[in-house]
This record gives sequence, structure tokens and C-alpha cells, in this order.
Amino acid sequence: MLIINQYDIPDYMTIYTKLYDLYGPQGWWPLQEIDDVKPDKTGAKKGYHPMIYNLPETRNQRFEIILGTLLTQNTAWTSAEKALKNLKKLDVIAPEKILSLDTETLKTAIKCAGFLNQKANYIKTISEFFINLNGEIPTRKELLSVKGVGNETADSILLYAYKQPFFVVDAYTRRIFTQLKLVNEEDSYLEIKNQFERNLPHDHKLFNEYHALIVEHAKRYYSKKPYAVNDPLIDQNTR
DNA sequence: AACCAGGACGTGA
DNA sequence: TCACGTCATGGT
Repeated sequence: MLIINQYDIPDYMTIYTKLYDLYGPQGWWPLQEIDDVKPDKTGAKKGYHPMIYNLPETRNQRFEIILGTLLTQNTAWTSAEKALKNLKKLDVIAPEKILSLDTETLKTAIKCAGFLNQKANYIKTISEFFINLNGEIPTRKELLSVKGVGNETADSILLYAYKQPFFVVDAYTRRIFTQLKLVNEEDSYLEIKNQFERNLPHDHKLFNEYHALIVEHAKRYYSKKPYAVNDPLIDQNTR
């Protein structure tokens, strides 16, 4: 007989360990050139550049990550990646080059990632913002003031582009942790984010892997309804 | 053929 | 604050 009570709910670190044991290091945030070998789609994925935590190393790598966070908003990463490849082909993965790029050309390049009008606008705007930073790390508040940067994108930029310990919450995180009964469906973004940050050591490598692992796990068990079928994190008898 | 994808913004209550 | 419509393309 299995009784569900608060003591049966695993803690955040335990779940992280389980996910890491299942999937291994994910090697986020993906960067072109470094991630030349793509994982196969059978599930034997080992990540992009696993166990490498010193990236990004250059200004343009940092900028590429920022472009990626905007392009992948409500969009499959594969589509955002194609857009990035198009930009790479145009040799415009640098804020100054984006600013001097014709807007219609930009739209054509990113069309495959959807929301082309908004995203072209966002990309232009954040390019100027990035230049004005002069290499400084932006605050979360500053990032949120940029049009196109909401909670998740701000945290993604801080975590993956600047290696700061800001936990990223996305729709997958909400789905999984609602099932695990660690968060409530109606909890706000900040409530969930704060809960993770209160219950985990503030280590950017840990936050990096954790969010990436959540995405990997969700793609397997939380992309089509009903959710959580055969989820190894959940005792199937108690679903 | 609907539904989803590593969301954010503008609007009106 | 908050629910709701909108933004757009591509894959399943």
C-alpha cells in the first residue's frame, strides 16, 4: 500500500540526479561549429558539447546564444537552428552586422523559425542593447526592459550566455513539476523559479544541466497528451 | 487535420 | 494582476 504524502515527494536535487543518470550531460547552450556532430533522433543523444562549461568564450558566441534564445521562443529548436545557420551563412552573427543588415533579408533568413516580423524586430533591438553593454553583464531588470525579452528569455540569457546562476523555467518545467506535485499549476513563473533557486546550490553548471535535462525529459514524456505516461520519475501506480 | 514547438506582447477587465 | 487573442512556420 502506497500512501502519497509530503515525505514521498522527492526533492529538487534528487530529481536532478535521476535525470542526469538517465540522460547524462546535455552540453547546452548549443553553439554552431562546436556542435558539428548532431545527436541522432533515436534517443541516443549525448548532448551538444557535454561536460564543457567554459562556453561561450567569445563575444560572438555570447551573441549567438542570445539570438538563439529569441529565435527559439515558442518554436522548435531545430527551426531556430536553421535560422541561425542562415544567419551564419550571411556572416551576420555579430550585433553590428545585424544592425547593418537589411530588415527584409533578416526576415527571409529567420522565416523558418516563425514570428518573423516580431523576431526580426527583437533581434535588431537586442543587437543595439548588446553593443551598449560594452561587455558588461546585464541585470535581469535591464534584460526585461528589452522588447522581446520576457522572464524565461532573460534567465536563459543570464544563465547560458553569461554563466550566471539564474534558473530557467519553461512550459516543460511547469508540466513535469506539476505532475511531481512540487509546484501548482497556477504558480507564477517567478514562484517556480524561486522555488528551484531556494532548493538548489547556486551553481551555473547545475542550473545549466538541470534545465537542459528537463527539456530532454519533457520531449520524451511530456510533449503529447496524456502527459507522464511511463515517466520513470513517477510511480506509475499512483498517476 | 489538429496540435505542438526550449514565449512575449498588447489589450481589456 | 490576469486571462485572452495574436504572432507564423514547420513537423507529426
